[in-house]
Formats: sequence, C-alpha cells, structure tokens
Amino acid sequence: MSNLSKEPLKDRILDYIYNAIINEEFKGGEQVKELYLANQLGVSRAPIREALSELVNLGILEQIARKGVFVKEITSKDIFDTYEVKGVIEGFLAVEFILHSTSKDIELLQKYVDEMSNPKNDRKKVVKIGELFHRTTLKYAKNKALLNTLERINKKSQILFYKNWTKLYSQDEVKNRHQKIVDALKSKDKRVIENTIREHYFETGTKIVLLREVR
Amino acid sequence: MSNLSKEPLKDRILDYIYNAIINEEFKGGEQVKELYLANQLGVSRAPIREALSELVNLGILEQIARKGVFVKEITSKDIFDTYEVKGVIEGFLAVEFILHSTSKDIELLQKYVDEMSNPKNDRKKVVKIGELFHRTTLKYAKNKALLNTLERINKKSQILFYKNWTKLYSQDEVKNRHQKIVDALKSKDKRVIENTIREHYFETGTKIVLLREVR
DNA sequence: GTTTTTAAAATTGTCGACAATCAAAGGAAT
DNA sequence: ATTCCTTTGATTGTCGACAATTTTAAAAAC
Repeated sequence: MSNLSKEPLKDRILDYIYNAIINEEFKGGEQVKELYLANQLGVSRAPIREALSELVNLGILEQIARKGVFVKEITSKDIFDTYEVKGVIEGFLAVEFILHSTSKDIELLQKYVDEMSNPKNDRKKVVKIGELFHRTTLKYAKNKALLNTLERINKKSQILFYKNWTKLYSQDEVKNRHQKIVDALKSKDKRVIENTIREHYFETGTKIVLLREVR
Repeated sequence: MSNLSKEPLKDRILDYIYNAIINEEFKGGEQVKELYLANQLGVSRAPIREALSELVNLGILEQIARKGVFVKEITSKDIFDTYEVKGVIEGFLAVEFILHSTSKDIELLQKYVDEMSNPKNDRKKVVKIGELFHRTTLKYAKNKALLNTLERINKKSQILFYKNWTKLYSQDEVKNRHQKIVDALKSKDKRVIENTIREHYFETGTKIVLLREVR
C-alpha cells in the first residue's frame, strides 16, 4: 500500500475495499478475508479490521461472529428502502432552503437544470451536475444528525447507483425530473417541496429495482 | 472483565463504556484512553479499540487522528437536532401504521395512554410504557434503512434522555402528549399523523434544551 | 455408496510489543 | 520573566504471533 499520503492507513484501506465492491471485485455474498487483504495490500490485519468494521457499520458488509465479514446481498427491497430514506431526509431538509435561500440560489439551481439537457455534456457530466444540484438544495440545512445520516446513506446508495446510472434516465428525463424540484422550491410550499423530493427519490428507487428485475 | 457470557468481548466492552458515559463516569470533553480501559477491564487494547470506534461511528465519541477519542461535548443544537431526526423518521414510519393496523392495535395504544396517568405507575414505569407505545406505532414499519437509522439515533438520544427524564413531563402531560398521537392515528390522515409525531419530538427536544439552559 | 467420526487447515479473536506521533516538562537563550 | 528549543513521557497506530473457533478434507464405520 503506497504511503505517499499521510492519510490514516485505515481510511485508505477503506477506500480500496469500497471501490473493490463497486467494481464487483468482491461480489455479493462473498467472504472478505482479512489475511487476503493484508497480503494484497502489504499491511497487517489491524488496519484491515478497522476498515472492515466501518463498512459493517455502514451496512455495506455484514459481520457474522467468528465466521467473518461478507459482502451484503442487496435485495430489491434494500434499494427501495435506501432511496426512500434519501427522499424523506432530503425532503425534510430542503424545507430549510425556502427559509434562507436567495433568488440567486434559485437561479443557480435553474442553471444546473438547463445544463442537464445540454448535448455538450455527457452522461458523466450530467451526474456531476446532479450532485451539485442536490448539494445546493441542502446548502442551508444545519441539522448535523440528519446530514450525517444522509452521508451514510449516500455511501450506500452510490454503490447501487454506480452500477445502474448509465441506464437510468435520458438526459431530458433527468432535466425534467429536476425541473419539478425547482418548481416546487419556487412555490415555497413546504408540503409540496417535501412531496416532490420524496417522489423524486422514490421513483429512482423504483426504477433501479425494475432494471434489476429485468436482468 | 467477566467471561460468563459468550457474547463477543467487543460488545460487552461497548456496553460498559456506553453505561459509563450515561453515568457520567466519563464526562464531556474528556479523553477516553485505551490503555486505561484495557487495564481497568483486564483485556488487551484490541477489543477496546473496536468498541471505541463503534461509539465514534454512533457519534457519541469523537476521534481526533493521532490524539485519541474524546467524549463528545453535547450542545443544545445537538439535542434539538437529534429529536428532530426522531420526529422526522418516526413520523414517516408511522404512516405505515394506518395502512396495516387493526382496531386491536389502536386499542392497545389507547390502553398504554390510559396507563400513563395511572397513579400506581411510577415515573420509571411510565417511561417503559412510553417505549412500548412508540414500539407499537412502528410495528408495521418495514424500511430497514430507516429502522437502523432510528436505532442509532435512539442510542444517542437515550444518553441525553437518561439525564433529564425525571424532570421532563408530569404524568398527565405525558398522557396528553401521547393521546394526541393516538388521535392523530385514528384520523388515518397521513399528514396529520406525520405532523403530530414530529411536533411530539420537537417539543421534547426543545424542552430538554430549556432544562439545560436553566441549569 | 452413504453417513459419521476424526484430523487438518484456514480464519477470526485476542494479545503483548514496538514504532510513530503528540503533549508536557524542563532547560537554554534572550 | 518570556520565548524557544530539547528532552522526556504518554498515547495512539501498526505489527506479528498465538488461541479459539469454524470450515474443509480425509478416514472410518456401516
């Protein structure tokens, strides 16, 4: 394991494993063995164990006492649940947005939405814009407990998302879906905003599930 | 550390530390030293570290790289935020209740509420009934991601709650506050239910904050 | 050939020790 | 007396080894 950076070993290992799961080098149900990773990365088992237990905490891996940690099998229900959480939390937090946002914030969101359908931007860029969009809607959120929860959930949903994002929505669909959110925010109606954002994510969850079932 | 049980050492240590924090043997801001605990419990540092990092994950302790873990100083904002999360999540999950509950479920909740003002029950018993009450409202919740989040938050809020529960509400107040929830559930109106439960927790958070400020 | 028992290998859980880093104490320079 | 530097001590980070447990493989019994 390269030691160029001063970042704690545990964290670099964590990233390594996280990416390995995304890239399906570790497949669902498979056991993740400490010694194997330790040899692979040229470190001892101690930091490996720390990284693994963090991923267990995140719910990405599953620990069975005295047996080991395994890559969690992801069910359709898990996916739907995860996006439901995102919808509920972001929906609630976005209400803060209307309390503190300026017209400039709204303009920025609108600019993001317009860019989403710009043919010059490829899919990857559109995803990036989407991330900026959602980050902006959370700009004024200040409940740390909810933001932490959201961060945890995002780490999980990214794994689900990365395997599917290319097939999820066309650029126009992405644009329209986010336009709805902007319109909701413009309405300044708490309930409308919350429902719109919830539906936004519920739809995504449902769609990912559908894509999996087809396969 | 007694080895009567076969429960993993890490978990027993975790409980030990958790209780030590509740009982304020470890105070806010104080460093929790691995070696001290290892000697205290007669084990090595390895399982101590695992327990500590889990509490760091829960947000009860705070880890500063190469310095150690410290008991998190809890601000009023933290308390309010925590109860806000509880309100948002339980509020959303309780909606499941109206979709699947029977009249027997409602009767049970009403029974709990009536018992809350029964003079035969002391404060501790009332707290227990409250726990049963909330567990019942979550009986039909099936989103594991949200239930997990709730569990995590509860571990945190219990620490806050245990230091204040005696002074929070009179028995009659407790009863009235929960009666509101039952009435809301009876209405079968999604929005009413969600708002009522949110307010229930927002109030609790606000009140705990007030109690702290006075002190 | 199938099941049960026994033995071997692999894997996690725990330990004590060393290395790296940080905090505190003491001394030197101004 | 104050500041800066050095040294010392304390604490976490990492390591390799052993113990406990589980899995796998082989042998024995039927």
